Amino acid sequence: MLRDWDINDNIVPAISEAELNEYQDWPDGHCRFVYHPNNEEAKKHSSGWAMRNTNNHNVNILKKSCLGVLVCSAECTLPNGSKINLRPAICDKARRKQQGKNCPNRNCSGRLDIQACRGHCGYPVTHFWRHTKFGVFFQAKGVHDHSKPEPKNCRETRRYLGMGKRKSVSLMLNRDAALSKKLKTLQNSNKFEFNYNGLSQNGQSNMNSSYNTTYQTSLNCQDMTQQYSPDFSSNEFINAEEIFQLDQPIKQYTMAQDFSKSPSTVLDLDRNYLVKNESIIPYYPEADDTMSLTSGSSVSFFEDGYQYFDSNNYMAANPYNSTEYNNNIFTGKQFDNYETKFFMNPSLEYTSNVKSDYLSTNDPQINYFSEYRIQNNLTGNNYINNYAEENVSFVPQYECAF
DNA sequence: CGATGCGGGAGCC
DNA sequence: GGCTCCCGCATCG
Ligand SMILES: [Zn+2]
Ligand SMILES: [Zn+2]
Repeated sequence: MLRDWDINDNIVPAISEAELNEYQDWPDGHCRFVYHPNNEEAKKHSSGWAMRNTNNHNVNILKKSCLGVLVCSAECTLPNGSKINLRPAICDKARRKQQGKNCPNRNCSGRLDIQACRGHCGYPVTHFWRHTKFGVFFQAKGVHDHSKPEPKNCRETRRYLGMGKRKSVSLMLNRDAALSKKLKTLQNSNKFEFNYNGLSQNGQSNMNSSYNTTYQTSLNCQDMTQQYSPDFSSNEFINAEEIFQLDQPIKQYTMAQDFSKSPSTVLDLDRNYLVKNESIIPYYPEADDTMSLTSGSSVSFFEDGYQYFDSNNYMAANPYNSTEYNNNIFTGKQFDNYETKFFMNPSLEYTSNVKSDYLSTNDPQINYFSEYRIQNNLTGNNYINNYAEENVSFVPQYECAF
């Protein structure tokens, strides 16, 4: 039996080990718990609900308020009968970027919209956290009046890799003739530079500051195959040029403008390959773009019915979609699991889980691996701050055979 | 890049 | 004073 206490008491009671509660992912309603002082979730003050820090001017008690859930403005229903309920970003800027995006349901033309939480007398539900040597005290006030957002997941790897924004280089070949020319140069020389002077823009943002920015981007490609695949022994080696080939098989893929499906993993059934594109190109702001300079649009191949599912990237990025694909609602295929380790960067290792419908007990084998170094320099003044910006991305691209 | 925590400050009752 | 919300800053992964 829990002793009586309130988070605002001058002294909260001592709690014995036996009185500690199991960590609760989705506390709802007015409730209190005391978690073990070593519980990782409790120490991080995390919750299934999207809670953001709010200033209560009390250093001893951390207060958080609910951000609600991202829903579709058209209130569409997915093929599996569920509704769109994405997780609002905690960061204000990132959340503003989410709003108005296309609904991730490819059959829907709606936009993403924040459904605010008014579960506590018209205000968002609040969580309070307080640490003592006996435990982590938690108290919630209010009943959420909205559905649960997607749970947070391990985006750390993707963020670290700078994969939050990307376009597939292969896809770019389809839609941007100018860039594809540049990339064709790449396959011959393995190194080149190009300027985006043609994309420099003058404009007036609605932040009432003029900007004039030029972009200069360099792109270097280094074949890392030997380095990353010491057991390289495939008899079906596909070289880099084939990935950039314009006429086939890339042409069969269509583009989905969908930020939530950014990593692209494509099965080419004809060639029996899994082609995984993790390429990023820098983002060039439009004249009417009032968002961050470094925000980016993303595209995906997930439109052709031959999708593969990569849990390390795709599911982690969007559990809702991964469930959709995992249940084979669109593909009707039975997936097997493979687990393969890739070195994405000399300083970083992560495991990529691949599901395929091939009945193979072998791990996918790396046929080709290259790493792109994309350097983007902005000079002049942009419309947010007057500063020059330089950023560098390392982008892996690899291909597997089963 | 975004998640998270901190704290000053404005506005409201 | 108490509370909410907004904003910028710093840290971390
Ligand atoms: Zn929709
Ligand atoms: Zn809520």
